[in-house]
Amino acid sequence: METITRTEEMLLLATCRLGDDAYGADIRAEVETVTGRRYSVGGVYVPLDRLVRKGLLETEGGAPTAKRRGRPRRRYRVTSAGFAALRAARDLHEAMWARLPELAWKRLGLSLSGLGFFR
Amino acid sequence: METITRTEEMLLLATCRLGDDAYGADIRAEVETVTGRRYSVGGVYVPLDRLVRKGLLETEGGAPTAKRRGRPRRRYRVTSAGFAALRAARDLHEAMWARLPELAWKRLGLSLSGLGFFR
DNA sequence: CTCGTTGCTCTACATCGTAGAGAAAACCGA
DNA sequence: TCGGTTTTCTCTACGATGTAGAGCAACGAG
Repeated sequence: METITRTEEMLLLATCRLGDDAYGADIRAEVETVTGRRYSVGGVYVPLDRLVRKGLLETEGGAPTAKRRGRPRRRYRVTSAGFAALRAARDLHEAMWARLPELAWKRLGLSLSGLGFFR
Repeated sequence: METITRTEEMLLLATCRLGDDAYGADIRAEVETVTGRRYSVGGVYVPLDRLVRKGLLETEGGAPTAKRRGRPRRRYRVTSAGFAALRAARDLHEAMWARLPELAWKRLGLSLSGLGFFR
């Protein structure tokens, strides 16, 4: 399986977290909260669409349920392939960091227990 | 600070881990080991050069010390800015994953202790 | 029916990832 | 000395991803 990028990982996680309320605008707000950075509209929807095309997300058109103004929202959901990709990204992350010698952890201002020994 | 990409993170970590033996060829071998994937020559040196230009790595030309065949090696070393970037990437990773609801962890086949609570 | 509101689609461009051809620099052997 | 061999790096090209915002579509309020 091909590794997802950091942006893709973040969007998948945001979608995952929002559950049934994973609309584009909310996903955007979520990644802005997590990162503390501003995201343009395109900076969210373009990668989201790519994730859909790759089969890591699925989406359904605007639901007519809510009584609210504005254009109907588009809902996103993580597919099982998406979960697998997330799992793979996490495993890679841990594999990378686990190889670091103790000395380097001090340079990073982190203690060894950040390694994930307790999983 | 701008977030580094996953490739950059991996190269910084590999350089970090190799310490005084962080030559391009060895870095390439290291990332191939960690990821289990093949990396072309350019797939390593191009990002490495970009990291140098950004000031996250520093490099020194081939040392004339070793008695061995072949072109002299180029040594790389993580700068303090590089360590800071690594730290930031790690913090972002943890922030992203910490927001995940418990239900999602089951879908991922991971237990909650993977969160890094014990840091 | 028109207006404000909300959220999305679309396009363009910058940056990053990926690939391998081929040159540079060293030692070896004759 | 001098080509052959080995090792590592430089360079270029192109595809994939990130980033930005203009502008439109769909809705409810009045």
